[in-house]
Amino acid sequence: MTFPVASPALPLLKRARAPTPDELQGIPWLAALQPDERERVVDDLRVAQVGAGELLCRVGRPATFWFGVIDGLLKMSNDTALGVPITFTGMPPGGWFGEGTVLKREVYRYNIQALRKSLVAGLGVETFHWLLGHSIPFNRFVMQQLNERLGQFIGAREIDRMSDPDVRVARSLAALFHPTLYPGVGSLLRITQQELGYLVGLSRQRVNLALRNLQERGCIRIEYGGVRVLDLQALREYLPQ
DNA sequence: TCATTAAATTGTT
DNA sequence: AACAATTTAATGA
Repeated sequence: MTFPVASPALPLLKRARAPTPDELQGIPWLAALQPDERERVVDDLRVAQVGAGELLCRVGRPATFWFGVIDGLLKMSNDTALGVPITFTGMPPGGWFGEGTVLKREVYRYNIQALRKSLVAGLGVETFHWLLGHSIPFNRFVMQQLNERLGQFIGAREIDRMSDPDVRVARSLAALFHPTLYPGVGSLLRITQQELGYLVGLSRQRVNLALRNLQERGCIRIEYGGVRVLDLQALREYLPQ
């Protein structure tokens, strides 16, 4: 399948609604807030569904939201406005992103595209800044987030340079199972082999082979429409035989 | 709730 | 890229 054509950038406001209690439950940093802070945030939070191929934010657009993935899978591509240098990162449930640009009230530096139909939450820039000024735990969360993601991007560049497909799949998967960055993933990541191939830059067939190799080694278990991690450490350190 | 059908995903060549 | 096999989702009685 060819990837769906991107629709022109998206107003997340459209078709947005208030988050359900269940969805709030899955937002990791909410629990760290004081009741009054929490109230204001919940009031401002909006969730919206984005279709496969839709762009959430585009390089150069002014940052208006801090985004989080409730459900689904996004692709974050870090290409310069001029073009080539690319790194891809998957954005599974539980991931929040855009803080770097929202912090400085700049423009987005990434393209964020939905790999499949996804549920996304957005917190307005103003509220984001208000929180930074009021909650120390929130500041900690954001700092840790920035730090971890930096590590992710450095790792992603290394993955790009590696030639062995099995290793690339293993490392990319390990990154998606990052417990701090993507707490919503748990031990079962909902991702099709097609989507994984699109992220890693391999054909679906090759991904299928790689996954079965990884399963053979006891790192993962292949499930319909997803992958379950059995041994995250082994996945990180996977080497071809 | 169950049976049937369509759609999505996987396994294989 | 194509095809068959398998699994899930949707439909309607």
